[in-house]
Amino acid sequence: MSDLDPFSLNDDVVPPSRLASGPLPVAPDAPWLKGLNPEQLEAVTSLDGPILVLSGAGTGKTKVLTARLAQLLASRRAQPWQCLAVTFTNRAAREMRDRVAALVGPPAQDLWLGTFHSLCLRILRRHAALVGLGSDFTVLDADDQLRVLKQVMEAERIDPKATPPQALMGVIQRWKDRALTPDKVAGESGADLAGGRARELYRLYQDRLRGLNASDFGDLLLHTLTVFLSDASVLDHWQGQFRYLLVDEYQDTNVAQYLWLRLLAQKHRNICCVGDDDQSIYSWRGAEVGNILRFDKDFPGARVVRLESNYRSTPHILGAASALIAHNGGRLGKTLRPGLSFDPETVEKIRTHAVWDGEAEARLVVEEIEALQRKGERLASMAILVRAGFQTREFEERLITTGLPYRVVGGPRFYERLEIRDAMAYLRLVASPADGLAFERIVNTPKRGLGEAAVQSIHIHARELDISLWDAARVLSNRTELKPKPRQALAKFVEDVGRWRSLLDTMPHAELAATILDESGYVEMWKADKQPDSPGRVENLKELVAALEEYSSLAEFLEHVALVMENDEKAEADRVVIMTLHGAKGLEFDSVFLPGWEEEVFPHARALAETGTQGLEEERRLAYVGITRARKRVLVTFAANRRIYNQWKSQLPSRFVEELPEAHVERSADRGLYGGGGLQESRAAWNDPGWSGSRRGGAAAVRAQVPAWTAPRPEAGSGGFKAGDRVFHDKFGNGTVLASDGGKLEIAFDKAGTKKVLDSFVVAV
DNA sequence: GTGGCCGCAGTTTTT
DNA sequence: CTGCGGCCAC
Repeated sequence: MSDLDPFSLNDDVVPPSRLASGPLPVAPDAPWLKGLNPEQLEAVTSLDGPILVLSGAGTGKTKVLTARLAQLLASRRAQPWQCLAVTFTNRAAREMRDRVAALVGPPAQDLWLGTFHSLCLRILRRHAALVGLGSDFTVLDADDQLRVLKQVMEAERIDPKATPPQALMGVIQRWKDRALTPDKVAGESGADLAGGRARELYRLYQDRLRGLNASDFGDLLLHTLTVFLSDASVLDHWQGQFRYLLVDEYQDTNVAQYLWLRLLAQKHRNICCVGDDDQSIYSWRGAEVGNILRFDKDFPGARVVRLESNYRSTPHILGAASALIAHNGGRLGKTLRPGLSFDPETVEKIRTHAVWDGEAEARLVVEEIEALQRKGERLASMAILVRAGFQTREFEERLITTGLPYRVVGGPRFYERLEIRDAMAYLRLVASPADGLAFERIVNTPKRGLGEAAVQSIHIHARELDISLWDAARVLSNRTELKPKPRQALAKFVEDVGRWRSLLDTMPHAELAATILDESGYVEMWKADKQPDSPGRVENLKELVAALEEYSSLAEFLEHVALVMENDEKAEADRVVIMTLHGAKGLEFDSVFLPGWEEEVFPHARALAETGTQGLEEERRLAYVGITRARKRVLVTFAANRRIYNQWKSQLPSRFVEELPEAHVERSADRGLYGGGGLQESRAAWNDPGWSGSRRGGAAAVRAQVPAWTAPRPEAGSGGFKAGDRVFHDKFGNGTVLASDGGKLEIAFDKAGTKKVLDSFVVAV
């Protein structure tokens, strides 16, 4: 290989003198530079110094990221292992590595490329002692975290009703997101929990984790930061190693991640952050849009590149999305420009459509899907994007009755399922006897007569002798403290686990796992269970055993699973996709259906109630994300009535519907809704059997003559109803007002009983 | 120790 | 209305 071959990086280390003499030029016709627009090219080739790439939806972000890494490696500015590339999900990391490998080959394998958490884990393993952990510490998932916290709370006699463990856990996690160790927590929000003992409990929780030689996800970052800040030589080492940093989805970073990046970038100052403030939708889990907004303050003189050419969507989709997001304040400001050309004859405006209720909405959407399918569109090119998980139900039902295949993305992940977590606990206990959490989880699962009393005394012995629960169990099984029955059960359990452990080195690990699940009676337990989902669980356990075959050892498997808890979705058949708007970020579809655009559903009532304008703007960004997923067409729907927790509620259209600009939108409504307004129309609608009947015949959905929004919209609070007034409601008929609270009325309906409804949906009789 | 009943809450999610 | 968690009674 020639000395100039950029792909020989693996074989020869470039001597420092070489690096000092300047990077090698990269041929301008390198394959990854082909077809880039000027802004993309700038983002790819401006390798030195800080740079912020503001990359709007559909502007080729992934292409730029991978090309930049390829460019970096080819320029020989740094060895692969001197380049750090950070993503948020394992999926994104894998995709990036695959794409870089396709461009430059084997060197891609040596990049420090991964999620914040996986990279931190890798670093922290080397310095674990500095934070009081063994290098073999385990990473707890959410379930274990909560269990540990509950134990701490119980020991401290905190009333779990007054202070729900979940709430405290959330507060602790937000503290960790902000890099607050227990000693740094002061008057932070949430500190008043548990009678003001939240901080103390946080400290105890941390102590307990250390005692278990474990860390939670937040600790991976927090501990790494602590290491960096407490040992200058360690920090110096990593700062020196990482000459080039690349960060994806920068708008989603939290304070801890931000500090981590800033520390690591300090020496070489070659940091490239890619993100889009308009797609920041994770502030509720600690992400700080502020990180992206202040980039140029942290790195003075930073280059800023805007990617605004959109290669995904039609001009109407871009126009609608842009106008919507323009309602937000404090943006860095980007304008998406169509980068593709479209035939003005066939390009569709985005559509909004009002329906009577959720059922009609599902019917409409599924009819549209069928119509598209008849036109030759693939089901997999269509997505129904909902605000919250419960909204999927009505669409699933309709799709099932219609016989269209679909896939709901984002159910419980494989490794989070109960049966998988139990099975994992067995494996963990066999692999590492000291794993107390695993022990507790399965010591009496399946039931073997070891209840709380038995477990309690194991705990006590463990604490007194300062040994693990497992060792305590072994001791107790030979003594007389326990009653005969539990003692026998425990002896059997101890013997079983001991036997499995003895097989660790001889039996293939997948086979061993199968043996454990069989001999423990765990599989049998589910087989005997007559819940409808039990057979599925047995299937999952088989899958787990199969998954084990992919790894060279049990230990390797367990290590891997802690961080990479993913859905391994099966082969993609041609199915309609249903998922949440959050889940859809980063994906794209030809046709996107956006149902439930109603006040209180979307924007979600809680988002507004909890964080006001901020919450509203995040909801609006979510709407923006939803619209910009579409390549060709968007249908926004909203219902006048919706059953929520089995209570019928009158719904107002989402304010986002109105924020869509006329120029790019075509509005329609089922007959009588919003179209004509007024009492007569409403009554006619109520009596019209067409409501619940099929609207088949395609456009039999009678389009309102007037754009819906030119009709006077009933204004909340304008009714001026008072107790005793007689009113009429579309759905519930006549009734008497019992009470009035702002725009909300409590009404005793003659036939439908007492309901709370918005006054805009009743009229005086 | 286990099974049943009552009471309450009920977005978004990755690691 | 449903599901989960906690408490109480066998």
